[in-house]
Amino acid sequence: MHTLSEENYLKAIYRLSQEEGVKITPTAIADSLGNNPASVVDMIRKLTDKQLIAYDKKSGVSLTTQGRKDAVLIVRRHRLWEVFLLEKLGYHWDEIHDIAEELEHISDTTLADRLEKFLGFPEYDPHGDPIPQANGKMAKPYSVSLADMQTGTTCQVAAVRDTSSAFLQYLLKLNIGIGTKISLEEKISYDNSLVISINGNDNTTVSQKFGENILVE
Amino acid sequence: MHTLSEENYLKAIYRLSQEEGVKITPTAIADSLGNNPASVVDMIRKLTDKQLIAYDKKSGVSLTTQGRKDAVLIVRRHRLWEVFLLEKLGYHWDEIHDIAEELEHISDTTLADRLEKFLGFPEYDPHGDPIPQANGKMAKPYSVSLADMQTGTTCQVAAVRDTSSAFLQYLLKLNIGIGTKISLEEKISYDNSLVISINGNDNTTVSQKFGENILVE
DNA sequence: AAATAAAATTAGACAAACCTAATTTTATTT
DNA sequence: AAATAAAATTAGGTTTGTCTAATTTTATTT
Ligand SMILES: [Mn+2]
Ligand SMILES: [Mn+2]
Ligand SMILES: [Mn+2]
Ligand SMILES: [Mn+2]
Repeated sequence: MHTLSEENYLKAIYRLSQEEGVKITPTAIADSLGNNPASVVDMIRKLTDKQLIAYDKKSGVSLTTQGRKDAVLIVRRHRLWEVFLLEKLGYHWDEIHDIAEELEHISDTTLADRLEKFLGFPEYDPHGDPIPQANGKMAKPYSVSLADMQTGTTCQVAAVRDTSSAFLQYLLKLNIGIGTKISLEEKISYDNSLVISINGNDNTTVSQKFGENILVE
Repeated sequence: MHTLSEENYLKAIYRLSQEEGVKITPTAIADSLGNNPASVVDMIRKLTDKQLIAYDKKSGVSLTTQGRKDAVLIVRRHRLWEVFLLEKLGYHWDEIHDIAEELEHISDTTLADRLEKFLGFPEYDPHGDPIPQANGKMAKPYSVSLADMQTGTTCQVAAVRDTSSAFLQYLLKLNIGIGTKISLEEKISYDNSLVISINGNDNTTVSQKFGENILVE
């Protein structure tokens, strides 16, 4: 169907399209993939020819109906494989992303559907991201971050925005995972650091960046 | 570690090296991969530089210790994934080879070991080929074919030599799978066709080629 | 041993996906 | 509005892995 690179571009463009009010420019795509903008311009041409994206200098890059469909399927495969790796093979949540990054490109037509059934039709992946269904629909992604909460309230971790190993390993160390209860005790007004209590234990202080990368419900 | 192409060449060379008394020439490799001999000569140079193979005009291509090790790991992954696809995802045995052909290249260090454990340390893949263990050792491959049997004897299907969909689907139609009991009723001396009884049912006639591609015990 | 056929190799080309460096276009300051 | 900065694009290259066509080497016939 598509090459590995085409698929990675489609996925990157899809991800950027999920961020509200962001114009998808060659530089944005280049940053997101770690490529040179000149290379991105080449691929924009190729994907435009294949009618998977449209490029308008004013509004930037957008996915066509077909392009979005293909991108969502790749995301679906990625997240299903992540569930498999964590639940069936016993990996930790900081180890699965890179492997799923390869597995997502296996292109057999019924594989995702069979895997989904085998896994019991999970709605969310191990990072709390919703898994697109075969029809393209998916649960609403979580959007309220720990940093958005009011002091004195308690919430549950629903998802992580940053899926880098560095962040996920830090969370493992702090004993924070999906479902963990966090109480926001205090916001330090100087730098917006957050004083939190994890599962009712002693207080810990975390940075604003940290708080923005944890999504809660 | 290696590129997709390098891995496919290593695997092809390994497979040829399993066939007794066959000199591994550029044309043999080209035939086995569906490539042009000129391309093979390029890759022989590359793999020789990487010290994965040795090429001697007299004796042909051979794997170095490292090359064999790498090839066996790819075969290990291929066969483990085939077991997964059949046993966990419900594919039939004629559908799994091509998917495993892609999955075998996923290169995470612990993936094969975890998969093996998850599958309960299977010794043979769904086609009856032995699965190399983590230490490189594996059960002896089956080698006696149905065509080698004496008239009047009964045996059990242990493996198939040909894993093409055409052959496997024919076997599905005849209700022959691993473990099926076959009695050899008669050998037609004219063309070596075989008259067999499958699981004690009415006689069926199959070709010599057919009989040579079924391994029994 | 010549002649012929087959296999191996070299030479040169091409597509994919990247790059750097130079240039052009667009946006932001002053 | 100029000047400056940033972004986008073009031009030209590189690597990988493939190909075809031509040539050389090796093997098989006669
Ligand atoms: Mn990917
Ligand atoms: Mn994820
Ligand atoms: Mn392969
Ligand atoms: Mn097999």
